[in-house]
Amino acid sequence: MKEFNPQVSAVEALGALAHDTRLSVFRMLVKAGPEGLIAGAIAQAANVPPSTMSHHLGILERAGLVESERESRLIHYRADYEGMRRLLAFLMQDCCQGVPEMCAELLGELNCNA
Amino acid sequence: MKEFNPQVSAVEALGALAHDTRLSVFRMLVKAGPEGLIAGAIAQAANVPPSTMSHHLGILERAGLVESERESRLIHYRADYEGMRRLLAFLMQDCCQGVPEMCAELLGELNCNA
DNA sequence: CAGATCATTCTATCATGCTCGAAATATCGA
DNA sequence: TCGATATTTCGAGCATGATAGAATGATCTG
Repeated sequence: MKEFNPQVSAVEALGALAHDTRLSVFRMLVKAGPEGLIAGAIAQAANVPPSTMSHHLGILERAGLVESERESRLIHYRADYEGMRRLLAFLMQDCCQGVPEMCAELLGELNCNA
Repeated sequence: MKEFNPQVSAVEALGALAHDTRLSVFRMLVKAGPEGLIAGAIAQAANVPPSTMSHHLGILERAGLVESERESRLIHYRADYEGMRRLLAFLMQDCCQGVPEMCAELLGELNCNA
C-alpha cells in the first residue's frame, strides 16, 4: 500500500526538475500548452538521443509533472498543470504558515503580466 | 567570469530542495522567520550528525536559498526569501509566457489563507 | 593560555543518477 | 505479412551525490 506523503512527492518533483535537460523540456511543454509536443520532436529540440529523452520524460511523468498520450505511432507529452500546482502549493504552504507578510509579498510579485 | 544564467541557478536551487533532509530544513527555516535557527539545533531537529547537516546547509546556501550569520560561537541560518522568490518567479515565468489562463488559475489557488 | 563548545572541512565509502547504443515493443502502410 | 517509423526498455560504463567519523578552525570562559 502506497501512502501519500506530500513531502516525498515534492522531493520527487523537485528532483525531476533539477536537471538542465528536464527543466528545459518542462518549460517547453508549459509553453506548448494543452496540445503538447511529440516525443521525437522534444528529443530533437533538446539535442539528445531518443533513448535518453525517453528516460527523462519518464522521470517527469512519474513525478506527476507531465502526462503522455499515444496517438497512433506518436506519443504526445504535455505539462501536468495540476502536478505543478501541487508542488507550488506545497512550497508556498510553508511560507503561509510561517511568515504570512513575506508570503504575501512574495505572491504579489508573481503576477502574470500577460 | 561567472555568468548569470537563470536556468542554471534554478537547477541548482531545485537540486538543493530535492532532498528530504534539505527540504525539511528549508521549510523549518521558512517557518522560523527572520530570526532563523542555530546550526546545531537544526541538525538535532533533523536527527543527522553535525557534519552531514553542515554539508546540506552549505548546498542550500550556495543555491541562494538560505543565509548564515555568525553570532559568537553560534551560526544562525535563515531562509533567503529573495532566492525563493527568484526560483518561483522563474518557474511561473514559463507559465505566464505560455498559457496565461492556466497561469492565472494556478496563481489564484495559491492565496495565503493567513 | 587551557579547556570546552560549536561548527566546518577533510576523507573515504557507499549509493544513486546520467548517458546512450542495442534490442525490444507498438503501430502504420503497402 | 513485411518493412519502416516512433518510442521505450535494457544494460553497461561513467560521474555525481550522500553519509558520517576524524581532524581542524573559531570563539568563549575561567
